[in-house]
This record gives sequence, C-alpha cells and structure tokens, in this order.
Amino acid sequence: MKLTSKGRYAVMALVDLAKFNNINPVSLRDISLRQGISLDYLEQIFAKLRKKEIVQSVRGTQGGYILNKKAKEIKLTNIFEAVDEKVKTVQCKKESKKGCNGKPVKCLTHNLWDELESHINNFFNKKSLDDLVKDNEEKSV
Amino acid sequence: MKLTSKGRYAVMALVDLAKFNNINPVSLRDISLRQGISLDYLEQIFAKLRKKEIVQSVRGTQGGYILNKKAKEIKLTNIFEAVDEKVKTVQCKKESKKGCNGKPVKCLTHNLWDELESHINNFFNKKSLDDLVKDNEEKSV
DNA sequence: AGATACTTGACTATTTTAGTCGGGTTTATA
DNA sequence: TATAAACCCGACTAAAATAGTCAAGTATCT
Repeated sequence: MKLTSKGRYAVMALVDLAKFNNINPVSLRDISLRQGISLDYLEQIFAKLRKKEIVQSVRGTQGGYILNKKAKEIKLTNIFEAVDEKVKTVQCKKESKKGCNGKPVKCLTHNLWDELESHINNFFNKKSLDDLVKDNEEKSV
Repeated sequence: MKLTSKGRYAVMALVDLAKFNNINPVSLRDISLRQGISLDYLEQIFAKLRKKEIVQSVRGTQGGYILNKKAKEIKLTNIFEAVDEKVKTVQCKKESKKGCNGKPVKCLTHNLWDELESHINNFFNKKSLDDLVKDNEEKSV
C-alpha cells in the first residue's frame, strides 16, 4: 500500500506554491528547482490541478500559478482527487451494491476495507494546505 | 493509493480459515473455492504466513492449515507484514535521518507522510482477526 | 499404491508508474 | 516587434510492480 509520487509531488508543489504565493505567480520552474521535481512532470500535475480549479494559471513571461482558493479551504482530499490519487481498498465494484466478484453476498472483508477507506479519507479531509504551511513555519522557527 | 490483492487475499483467506478452524485443518483448495482466489497464488501467500508463524501447516491427505495463534492475537499489521504489504508514504530513506532526496533538510511534507503512515498503521494495529470474524457473524445473524 | 495436500522456485503477461519528448500558444518587456 | 519566459497539450516509453501461472516435487492419510 503506497502513495504514488504524483500525489506526493502535487502536495509538495502546492505547499511550496502556498509559501511563495504573495503577489506574484510562482513559476513551475522555480518549484521544480526548489523541490527537485521534473518540470515536465510538474506541468502534467498542474494541468490537473487547474482543471479542478485548485490553482489558476498566468501565462506569459513572469507568469506562473497562483492558488485559486484560500489555503485553508484546500483539503488534501481535493488535491488527491485532482491528480487521480484515489484511495482504493476494494476491488469489488460499487455499482453492484450488494455482492462482490459476481457473488450474491458481500465478501467476508468488505466492511473492513470500507472502514479503512473512510479512516484514510478522514485524515485527508481534516488536513488543509494551510495546516501544512503552518506546520512548516513552526519547524523552521 | 491502493491495497494490493496480495494483502487483501491474505486477510480474506485468514478470516475464512478462522471461521472454519475448529478441529480440522482447512485446505487451501477449500479456501480457493469459497473465496475465489487462485490456488497457486494462495500457496504463495500461505508460504509467507507460515514463515511468520501466523499459520501452521499439516501435510498429507486431510491436511491444510490451522492458525498458529489465537485469532485475537493476530492483528492486521502482522498479516500485512507477513505478505510484504508495507504502508509506504515516503520515498526518502530512513537511514539519512535528517534530509530527504539528498538535501540537508527534510522535505516540506515529510512530517505529513509520517503522520499518515502512523494513522494507517494505527488502524491495522487495532483490528484483530477475531474482530473480523465477529463482525462477520453479526452480519449473518 | 494412490490421492490429497503442502512446498518450492522459476517464469511471464499485464498494468501502472514515472516520467520524457516535441511541438505548440501567450504575454511581458527590452 | 522580437525574444524569451512561461504555460499548454498529447503522444510516447522504460522500468517496476502486480498478479498470477506452471512444473516438479515431498509428505501423509487411507
């Protein structure tokens, strides 16, 4: 069970962005250099973040990205959703309501995985980008 | 972020085993049929569970596997560990104590991932095989 | 002896991940 | 108005992980 780097990078990049998000947009190039993430990969990630209206882009020289909402209002859940980092514990399709794997009954452990999923999502729902930035400032004080 | 089927199968199989674990050993063939998991794959999984002394094997006809501990004492953590289903949120190596990715400082989100890891592991530590079997019995009553 | 079941190790197809690459378009500024 | 910095977009791909399969055993009950 692991977090993919797409999700990890997205969060890292957004924390970076939030820290430097004063008046001027922040360029991906800067984030790339500071965080050590490939520029091309960052572009893919930000395309998704933009589609989900988490960031806004500013084109042209001196352009870059800015947050589209307050850092407090951006939860980890939103970020992960945007980059398709879903929490997936069960294989069984949701549609079939009852029953897993073609069987008429839920598999023995179905409830467990549902519970686990909620447990994790719960964590992601509580944490906002703002929390992360603050944690970070404290650390460096 | 997803659970692999090795981990999922291991837990499913053990719940099945725990349910039928009265006097006689339970054969993988039965588990395979009941849970719809490939026999060959189950064998791989049980080899690992045996090495970690979670189950005991009984060879020969009428053989199979039995739990090596009380269901109450087998936590999900133990099961996942046995089948190499680790919870991995960070890339950064543990050895280097301070610093991630060769840099002298921890990455912006290091604490976050550590926290997430604990959060998940906490869940796994609380749940025992016995809990799962009981949940299941309640459901079918 | 034969059937059932565990044991072991090698092999492999498929999928996912983590990018790269090559071409754009937009816009500030010199 | 030329140029460079930045975003924008889609296709491609190497490597790793996953989810198995397959083959050839060994042990033990009946």
